[in-house]
Amino acid sequence: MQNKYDALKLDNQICFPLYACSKEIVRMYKPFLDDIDLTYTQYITMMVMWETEEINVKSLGERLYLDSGTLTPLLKKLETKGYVVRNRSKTDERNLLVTLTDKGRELKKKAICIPEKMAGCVHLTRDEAFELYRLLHKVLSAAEDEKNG
Amino acid sequence: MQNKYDALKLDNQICFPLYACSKEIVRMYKPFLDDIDLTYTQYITMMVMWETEEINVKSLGERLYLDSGTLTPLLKKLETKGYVVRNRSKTDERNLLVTLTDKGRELKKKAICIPEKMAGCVHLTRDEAFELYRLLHKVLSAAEDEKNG
DNA sequence: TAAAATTAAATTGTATGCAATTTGTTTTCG
DNA sequence: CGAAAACAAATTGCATACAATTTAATTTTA
Repeated sequence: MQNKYDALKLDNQICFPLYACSKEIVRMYKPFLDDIDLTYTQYITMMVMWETEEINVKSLGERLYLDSGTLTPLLKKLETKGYVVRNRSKTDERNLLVTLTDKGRELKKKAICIPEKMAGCVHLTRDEAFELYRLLHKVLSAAEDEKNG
Repeated sequence: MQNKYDALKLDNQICFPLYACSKEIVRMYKPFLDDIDLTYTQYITMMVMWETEEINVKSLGERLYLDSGTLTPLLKKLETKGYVVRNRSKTDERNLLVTLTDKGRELKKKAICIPEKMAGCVHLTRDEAFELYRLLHKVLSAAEDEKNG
């Protein structure tokens, strides 16, 4: 680098393209998600629900990197839409169990076309997508380690 | 993939690790940014200001992928902190010029240590960081193209 | 076993982030 | 020229995000 301040240039950061890319990807999803009346955060939440059928808020938060401050209102909205129900666990009332409904399962059929449409928007080769995936997960692992000690 | 719904699994998406990674990186910046009393968004804004000294809101927004709805209150905060001043352009009053102050320039000296500290948190090799950078910019270019037609 | 510690959600407060609309200014063009 | 179109910010409304605190339930431990 030419001088000691070059490190502070936006173009020399790795954080910034990550931040920008994440937002742009979410923006590209929007028209597809509008079709099924979900926001991006609601969509990734439903993806977990489609996989697990039932999960408590804490586990859901660990999966999505979100806390109860974000999830509580979001899950109430998904409940209002009829895609999940929220009930306290019988065995441990501290836990709130989020359960997929039939209507929520139905939504999966409408959502099935979205990953394909999005893949068409991100112009990476198969190898590039895989390498990007690997690198992002490596950074995520480092972040996890740093978080846990 | 085993069945047609596998594409809807969170682990098979490229968008999700991107979204999670972005948030985790911002989280890792927080302690360093707390030291100089900036949020992440304020930090990337100041990075542009340190580079350009003066810029209007529209150009700043194009650089940061943010719109006036986000930038207007943020710039007012940075002005309150004394790091920038906001004035309408004499030649075209539609434009609001954001200008770095001496105090804003001083802040750069305190911020100089941050990129190094962050590099230590993201455990990628030089080559991996470069490849990640390249792939993110490729996705950003695709997003730009899609946006502009 | 009862107080202390831990845990899980919910709540509160602050800061984005963005779509859509409004306001004020400038440019275009009939 | 002067109305219409284009443009730049600001504003409004809604949806995250997350830190910090509170509330309620469970587990630990003295």
